[in-house]
Amino acid sequence: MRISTKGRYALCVMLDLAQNGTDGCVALKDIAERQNISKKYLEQIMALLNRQDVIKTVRGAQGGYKLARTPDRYTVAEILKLAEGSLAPIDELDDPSAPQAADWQLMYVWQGLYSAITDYLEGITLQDILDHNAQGFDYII
Amino acid sequence: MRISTKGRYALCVMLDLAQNGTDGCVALKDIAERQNISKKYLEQIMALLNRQDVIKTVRGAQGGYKLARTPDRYTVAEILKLAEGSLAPIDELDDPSAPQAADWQLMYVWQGLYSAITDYLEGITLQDILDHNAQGFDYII
DNA sequence: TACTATACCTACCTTTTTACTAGGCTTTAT
DNA sequence: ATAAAGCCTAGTAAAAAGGTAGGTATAGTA
Repeated sequence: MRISTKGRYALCVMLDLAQNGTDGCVALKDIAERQNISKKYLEQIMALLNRQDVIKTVRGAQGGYKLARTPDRYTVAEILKLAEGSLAPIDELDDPSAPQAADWQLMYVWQGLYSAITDYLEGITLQDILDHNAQGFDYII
Repeated sequence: MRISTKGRYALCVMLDLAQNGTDGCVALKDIAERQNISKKYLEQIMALLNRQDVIKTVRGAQGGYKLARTPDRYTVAEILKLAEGSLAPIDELDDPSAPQAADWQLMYVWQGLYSAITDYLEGITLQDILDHNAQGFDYII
């Protein structure tokens, strides 16, 4: 039940764009350095996000990325789903054509879990995260 | 964010024991056939469950497994956590000693997600699943 | 007592996924 | 013209997933 690093990085990048891209665009190099993530790996994640309409790019020197919408119009669910491919806890919820005997009696549990996850993640926008962090809560664990 | 087959099988086995182990014990061979799961693989999962106090075994001929408690005293969360090792969506929630820069600002999202997942799964017992299926709801998707 | 059915244990193995790295091509501001 | 950016495709090492194989230990039954 782990979120992959791809999903975590995607969300992290989007948040970085929300914070640092208010005027103009942000170079991937800077994001990679700020967040301590491999730039080359990030490139692939950007390509993923780019294929949908979530970010805009500016090519050439002084180019970079920026958000396609305001931060309040992205949910965490949308971004994670894009990066991860799916948020469903079991295959059958995405691909009903391949039922497994072992899951038969448990489908309602999996469906409920799926709802619990998506309901929560759809309830949080990038703006919510910005606001939350602005309030000075430190989540040092 | 997928539940592994190990987790799905573990829950499935526990449910099978709840249904078929009311009098005496249940042989793994029968469970494997009923649920269409490799018996050899199930052996390993039973060993996992056995190390905690969740099932009892009867060795020798006519032996098998039975639940250690009544079905209403198992939550889905407990079983899945045992099989999967953890239900946390990111490593840091289990191992706070290895913080990643990229997750810093997102910890509250991950903690909330973790809570959403465990709250849901702790709210469902094996008995709840039995009752639900007894009501004749078919979850054919 | 022998036989058989069961659980238990350890090792190995194949495939898939993850998380990158490498290197070149394209675009554009200066 | 040059340099700084993004774009694209391929390769790859390590880990995890999902098993298989084969033997040992235990106990009920004939």
